[in-house]
Amino acid sequence: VPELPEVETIARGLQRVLPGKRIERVEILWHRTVDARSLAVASMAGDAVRSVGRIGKFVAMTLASGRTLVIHLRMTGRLTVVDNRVEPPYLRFAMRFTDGTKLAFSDARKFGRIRLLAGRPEDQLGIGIDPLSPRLDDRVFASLLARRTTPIKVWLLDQRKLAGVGNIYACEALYRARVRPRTRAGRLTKAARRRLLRSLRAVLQRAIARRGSSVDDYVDAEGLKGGFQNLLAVYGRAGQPCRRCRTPIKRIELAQRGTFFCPACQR
DNA sequence: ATCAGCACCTGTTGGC
DNA sequence: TGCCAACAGGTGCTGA
Repeated sequence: VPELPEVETIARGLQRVLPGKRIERVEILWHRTVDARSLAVASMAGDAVRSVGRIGKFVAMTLASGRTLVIHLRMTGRLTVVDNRVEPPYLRFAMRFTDGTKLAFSDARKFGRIRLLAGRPEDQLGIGIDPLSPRLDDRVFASLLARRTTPIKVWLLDQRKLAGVGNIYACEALYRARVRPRTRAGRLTKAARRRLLRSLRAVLQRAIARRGSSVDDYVDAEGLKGGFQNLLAVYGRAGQPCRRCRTPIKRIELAQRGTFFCPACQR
């Protein structure tokens, strides 16, 4: 159930153990887990892992051949490195290595997708700029928001605009910036827009430092829970007092997603 | 452009 | 205790 900080944590964990491993073969346990647009994943046999990183909410594994395997965990996807003989629950896809280990993709709800790409994945995934990218300055942020009439909370979740923000961190960033989730994206004042960009980065960076949020059962590539769930100010706290002013946190629905905010602090 | 509604799936939780 | 509906951190599609 990962957003940017959780995917970053998983990718870093995999980067520590996977580079150099040679792929023996892959196993598909749930057919639809492999995206219909993917190159044949069986062709990865004999290839090797060069590096692992993150693109938006995708884990991106670059292979020695130059191809990239991108993995989206959606709601319940998990990536772990285990002994070949281990079969984790809800296993949908596995990549066996010649050293006796395998990368296991488990996914209870079967929403997750993997896709093997040739060429630059950034050009093929259809996603926007990374919120942590230095290229995203206030000027660029302003131009992306200009004239948009969508509520800012909904806008933040649109991966074609920003890549990586999900429901938790959208709520948290808006709280920190003291901006109402329903505010039209193009109508933020200059000051509010500045605060939002800074808040977004601060929240994401702090969450990465804590290895993500385990609201329910998220674990990283090493099976460890994150620690940021204890620092959430509004997400999942409906009815509980605002940490700043004690006003009860409100829950509304925007674009069919639970949205949490403090009606007093966020104007 | 944008939104609601639904589809994809299964597990957990809260109310009765 | 048991059943059922509501809900879940995501995204993509359709039709309005």
